[in-house]
Amino acid sequence: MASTDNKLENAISNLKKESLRITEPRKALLKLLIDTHKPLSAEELHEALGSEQYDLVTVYRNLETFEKAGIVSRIPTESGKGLYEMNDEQKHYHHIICRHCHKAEKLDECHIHELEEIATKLGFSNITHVLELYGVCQECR
Amino acid sequence: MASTDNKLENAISNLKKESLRITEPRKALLKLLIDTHKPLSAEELHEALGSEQYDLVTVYRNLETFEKAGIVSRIPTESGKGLYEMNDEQKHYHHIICRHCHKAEKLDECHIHELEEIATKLGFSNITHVLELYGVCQECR
DNA sequence: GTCTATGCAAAGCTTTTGCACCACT
DNA sequence: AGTGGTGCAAAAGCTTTGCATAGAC
Repeated sequence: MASTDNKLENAISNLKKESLRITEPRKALLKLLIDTHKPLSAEELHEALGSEQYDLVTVYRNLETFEKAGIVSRIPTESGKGLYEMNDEQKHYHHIICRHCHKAEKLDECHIHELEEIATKLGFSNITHVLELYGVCQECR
Repeated sequence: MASTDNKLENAISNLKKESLRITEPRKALLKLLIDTHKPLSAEELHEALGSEQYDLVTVYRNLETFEKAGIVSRIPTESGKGLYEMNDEQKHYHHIICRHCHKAEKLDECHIHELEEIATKLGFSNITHVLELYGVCQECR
């Protein structure tokens, strides 16, 4: 299992590959994303960084940048608010996410492939899917 | 297969069951939802009703009312915007939705049950799920 | 007549954009 | 030095709320 530092180095080298600059806010945000083991909103990330440290806009812009670079993914929620988390290499999975605290567990199985095939036969291309379960975790009940 | 009128009567009797009033905007919105065979945003529904006819706020409020009454469901999309469509009785399904025109096809298979069981074992309750596929339909390509 | 639904205006919340300045490379 | 990132301010987009009036029952 890769340490926090390894993951950070890895993410940083991804940025370099795309000629993106390594700045203080980016390092701080990546480190936070790596250390936090649940999806967080831009606002939550901003707060966790110490709200006055960096601008919320910078957090949004960097999350977008990271997403395009394949470093993080954005999870759209029931409410429309986005949650962000580090991408776990190639692995494809989904979550069960607590509506209250955003605690999340990963769910390995994904049987969406068959559905994607059906969608392809229906004439759709560029297919992606959103699959997330929502519930209330034990602590929040 | 139930006719438009039957479906409308059915929806109206659902409203009555909940002591909700049968108003012009509600009838028009229900009729539109029944006749339109793809999920639409509040804004799109408002426009389709003739933007000046009823207020957009009324559309929002009634969609929320209908959702609580189990008459329509709200589909959260990748972008966070919500789409609405009539509930198809007890049947559970998902969609493949065109990112551009919102054309949608229903997908019958749903293997989420296993995932919900896993989530339950993880201590989550009140579990719901969001599963939608997104793509670009033939016409929009 | 009562109480709910509507319209209008305004605010709320998340996210995006413009622009001047700063700093990574 | 040059390009790309940041902060601040402002706007944009979708949705919700407050309040007085109109309308369903």
